[in-house]
Amino acid sequence: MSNLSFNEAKKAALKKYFSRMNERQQEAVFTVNGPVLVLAGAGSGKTTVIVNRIANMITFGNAYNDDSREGSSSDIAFLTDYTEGRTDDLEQLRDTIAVQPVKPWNILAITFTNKAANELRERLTAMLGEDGMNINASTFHSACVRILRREIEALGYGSDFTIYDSDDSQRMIKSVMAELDISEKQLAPRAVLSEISFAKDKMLTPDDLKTDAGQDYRKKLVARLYGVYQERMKAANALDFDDILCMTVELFEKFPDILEKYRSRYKYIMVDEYQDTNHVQFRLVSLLSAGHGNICVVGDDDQSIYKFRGANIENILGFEDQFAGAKVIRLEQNYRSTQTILDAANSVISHNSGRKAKTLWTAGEPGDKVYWYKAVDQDDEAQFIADTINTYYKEHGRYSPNAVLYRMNAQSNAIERMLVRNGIPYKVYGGMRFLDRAEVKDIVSYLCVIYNPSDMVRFERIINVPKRSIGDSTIEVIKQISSDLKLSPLEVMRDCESFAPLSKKITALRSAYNMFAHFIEKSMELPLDELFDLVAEKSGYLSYLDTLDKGDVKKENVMELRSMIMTYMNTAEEPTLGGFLEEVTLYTDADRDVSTDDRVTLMTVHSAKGLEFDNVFVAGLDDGIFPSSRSFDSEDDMEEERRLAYVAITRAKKKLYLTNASQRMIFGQTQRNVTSRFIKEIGREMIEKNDHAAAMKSRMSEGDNAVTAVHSATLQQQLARNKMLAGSSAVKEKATYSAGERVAHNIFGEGTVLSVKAMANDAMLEIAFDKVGTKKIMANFAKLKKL
DNA sequence: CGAAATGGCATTTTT
DNA sequence: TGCCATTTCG
Repeated sequence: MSNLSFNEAKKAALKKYFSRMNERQQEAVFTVNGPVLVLAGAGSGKTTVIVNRIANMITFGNAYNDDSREGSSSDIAFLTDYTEGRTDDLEQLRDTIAVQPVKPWNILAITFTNKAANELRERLTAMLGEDGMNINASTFHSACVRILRREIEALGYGSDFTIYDSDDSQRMIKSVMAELDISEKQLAPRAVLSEISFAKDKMLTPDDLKTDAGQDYRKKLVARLYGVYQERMKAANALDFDDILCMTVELFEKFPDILEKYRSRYKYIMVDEYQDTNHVQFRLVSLLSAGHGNICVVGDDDQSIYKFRGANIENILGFEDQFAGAKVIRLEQNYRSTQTILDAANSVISHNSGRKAKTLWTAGEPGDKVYWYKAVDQDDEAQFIADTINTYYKEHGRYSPNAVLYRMNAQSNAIERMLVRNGIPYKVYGGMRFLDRAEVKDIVSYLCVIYNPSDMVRFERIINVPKRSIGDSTIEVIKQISSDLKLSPLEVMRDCESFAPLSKKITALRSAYNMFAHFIEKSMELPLDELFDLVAEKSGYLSYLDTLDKGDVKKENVMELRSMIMTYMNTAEEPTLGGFLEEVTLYTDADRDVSTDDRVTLMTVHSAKGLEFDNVFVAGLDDGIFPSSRSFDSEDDMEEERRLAYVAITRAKKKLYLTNASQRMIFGQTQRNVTSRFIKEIGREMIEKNDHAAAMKSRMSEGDNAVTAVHSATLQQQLARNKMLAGSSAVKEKATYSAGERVAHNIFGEGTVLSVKAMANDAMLEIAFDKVGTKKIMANFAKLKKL
């Protein structure tokens, strides 16, 4: 009797402790043991659930569901006091109810991106302090690298292996193709890489691929390339991104004792964004959790949008079959958007068949209707977006709550230009990443060769940058000797006198070798930043940059890399060259973008996943653009496009604008598209439509009178603006600008003109503003003043 | 060997 | 249309 009330009091106290969560979320938090699938709809507080679930495991263990513990009547009294808010003694609460609390280091929480991992780590530390820091929250790749650094020697690789990114892998496959005399026209390197990647995901060896190929010439060729590629990778002691995952799986499958070690270490596994996992990742997670079965995956099948890079939606759809006895918890309450936006999202996604049905709802307001603007062309579309943002800015004084999302990066151009014309500050996300810049990769490559002289791809990249009279033919010879005699390229250079084909290049090779030998020697004693300076200077790279266009910008990037080294030295427990290089190859700079200034955000729908904005414009909703025409002949691909639309819609908190254009210029060609089926899949009652294309048409045929009031207002604006623009360029003498000139912009402030590019009736200026960085601006439309 | 010119080609992106 | 990669020329 008293035990029954103890259990009830215990549950009530726990619910009180986690009272900021709703019922469903609490259920996910309290389900500690066994397989759990949390289907977390967009904006349903997914990360909060993960963090609180871990907090619950560490603090209370399985207290909520495990009734083995007994309590005295004073315990019950305490719990009642706690539940009713008369005490908040957490210490005592824990002592009274905890059942086998989990040790932080027994938890492995896996995410996809470093950004997500960092965020998780931060929130865990904020909530749990010291314990939070002891939880292994990392990405699939970094978790696997950590394991491989300890264990990979079992597979015959050195533990100080190098990691090749996609660019490096591409160079490697190209070099292999050249070696085997296979023309890149016959077989695209990209295609070969993608097939190798596919094979690795399925854990197929080159031999497996060869067997599968049968008499298919092309497939046999790919299998052969795969084999040589893998050999060269091993010789360079390098792993590509796929290797990191599948070699970990291979290790676990071949060496049960190693697997056992990690199984008993990671007794509780959590995986975020489970809908994005591929086959190897599934296998990894299955292996690790097979013993104890404590696996909790969180995801949303409706937001699976990465099939093209290997994500297998079947992993989440089939979770209950693969993990017997799995508990499924649906989080459908949304804390982000208005009900109308959610209705629109539900309405679109309901047209998909392969899904775990979910219906998002909110306790909040119904909100405004979804606004649909049907534009004449991409400029009209962009104009509408700019106008609407300007109106918003006049009312609220801020740009940053606005985001423009599109299907392809190519769409951003028209929008950018219009925003510039209207003096609206913006930031485009997803361009060239910092670590992908040539000058940064070059310096990193120097460091890679110093760290691992067998690193052929990086060696090839920089041995003649700056020019050292070591050209392609010489490099070919070095590669040949290096692979025949199993020597590193540096060793070949050292012994160049003994190789006849190199006899003409002895001076050049010797001096390059001495340079690297010096670097390698110094790398043993110098701290990283000094090594960096030595390499940048003595390699001649910095002075080489001086000779280049935009050399100062590139130098800045190199210095930025240097500051990354400094940061690394200050944060790493034990800074090493290898450690830094790993960070550089494995960690992106997604969280470097902490621009807090007030700008409109422009990005693809893919990159918007996980983000939210008050006002969202989804541009280019034409059949053929979004959904992409490439998805027309496959129902599966179309469903993925629809999920993408669902992601786009659910980014909006307050207002959702959908736009399409009846005529659109893309890739230099004008195409006519019908309205996206996704707009049609939203019930008409949720939409406020503004058919500007039709209005323009009827104006042309019937004159201004026929246009309704709403339309005419927009039209008047448009006409007025057109007049103004026409007037300004006709009347005002066209100012000409030249590089180096100082100018002032009424929004961006003062700056220096970097370049001038003539364009139809106008000029595109690239201006380095003192405060806001470099921008591209149309000379006639920007309100520029010469200084 | 290095600089200019041509031609092909172009969802989506993380590690 | 605009970028890049490779070719082609000096």
